Amino acid sequence: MTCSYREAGFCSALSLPPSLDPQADNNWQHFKGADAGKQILTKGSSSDHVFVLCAGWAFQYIQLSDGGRQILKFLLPGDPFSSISIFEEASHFSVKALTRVQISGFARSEIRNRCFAEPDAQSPITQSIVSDARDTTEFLAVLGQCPAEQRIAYLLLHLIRRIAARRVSREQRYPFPLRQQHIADTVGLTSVHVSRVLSLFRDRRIVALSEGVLEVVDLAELERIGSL
Amino acid sequence: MTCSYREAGFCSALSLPPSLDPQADNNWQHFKGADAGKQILTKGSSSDHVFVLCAGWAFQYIQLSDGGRQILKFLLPGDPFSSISIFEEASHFSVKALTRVQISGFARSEIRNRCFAEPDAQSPITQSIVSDARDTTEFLAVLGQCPAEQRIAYLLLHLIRRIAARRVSREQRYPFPLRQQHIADTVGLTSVHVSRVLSLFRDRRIVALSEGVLEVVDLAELERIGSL
DNA sequence: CGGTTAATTGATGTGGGTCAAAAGCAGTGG
DNA sequence: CCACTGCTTTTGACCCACATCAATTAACCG
Repeated sequence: MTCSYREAGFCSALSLPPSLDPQADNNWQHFKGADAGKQILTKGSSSDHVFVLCAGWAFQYIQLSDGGRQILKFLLPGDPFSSISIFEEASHFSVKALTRVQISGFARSEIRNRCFAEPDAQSPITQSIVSDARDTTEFLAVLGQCPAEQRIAYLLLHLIRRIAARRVSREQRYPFPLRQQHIADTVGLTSVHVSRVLSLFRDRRIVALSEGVLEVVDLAELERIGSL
Repeated sequence: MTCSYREAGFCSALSLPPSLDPQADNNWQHFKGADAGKQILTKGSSSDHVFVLCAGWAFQYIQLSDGGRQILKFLLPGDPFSSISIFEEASHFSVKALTRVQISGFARSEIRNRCFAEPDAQSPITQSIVSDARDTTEFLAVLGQCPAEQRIAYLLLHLIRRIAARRVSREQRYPFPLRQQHIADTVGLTSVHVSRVLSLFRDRRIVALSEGVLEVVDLAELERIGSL
């Protein structure tokens, strides 16, 4: 079993073993797999463990009472479910698997000890908290102020950069397991309208999205559309 | 000079003197005032100080290149400009005064020492970071998924609760220095539409907003409209 | 008193939602 | 190999929540 991304992630930053072997379970570290579409974490549930995605894609979301849902963030291999989960027992969002995933869990107390052995402002956890906050507030501005094309372009750029940070892309082609419904629930549109905008992008030779692959044809134009 | 709110805020939580006396300036702590409408902090600017609002109202925002702006959060007396500013030198948003304000600044190094003398997960800063993250993600869901009435009701409820936590309200009347344009820039609508919705709320005897005072007539109904 | 800024109101326009049908595209199993 | 099923995407027709534009009123203020 391999975990092609783990070098770049949260585990290596903390010198934690990636724990991809189910036999490696012990009292402060354990391991789990889950199929695509399965809910992995439920909003409000408490755990004394902090989770890290080791393989596959997942997403944080909030379920609304009227049936809608807001996707908050997509998790890539190496990402902790949430950087602030180090501080809070109860999660303030749910998590669902987008593809088949592998998850590691670490006892929160253990992680906290490793993090705060020497309180360094430049620690990977601190960095992660800061960049999460930046991303979230910036995305707030996108949802509050930008029209459909810009929202979608922004999301694509954001994901492209995160994927590219982990894996070298060949010819601007990126693995992209999202359905249009996921894009819609992220940027606050309907899947019907997402389909229309993506068709436009394809016609205008900006990006082409199909079969789980995102192909960027005109990056400059995408950036022109998707920047704040 | 009085600072009626300060007992509830960030300073007292850290046992910091509120520094309301301009003469009290020294090398790790200083003090400033600013008039309503004045920009207090600029996105991207760096400082080795952490700022706390001592009196008055202010707001965090992001300025868009197309002229729009997204208001991220309203700051009430006792609020730090941002809880994560403890970790980052450069601010990722701007801050503007809504009323005449009083601001204290503390050397970041000093604050950090006091915070992490004993790394306690229940420290006020930790709490503040966690609740900020919760608020922001919840508001993301509101912007992404909710129609105008719900957005505005949600914002009003959110502010009411925060005001009430600091000051006892008389007959459901709250100080409320926002212009309709501020509401609009927060919830992603135009001020014209905000005016229409507020008129509806007034007609339906839910809330009445005028002359800097927010009067809640039917809290139950407001909560029915403004909850997720 | 004119000048400025904020709120209101009306008329009209439009971006994106809703509804529904069709088409593509796996699997799956006969 | 082909029908059958379920899921996703596409497309078209129509609708509506909210934006835009513009005029009016109100409040404030030097």
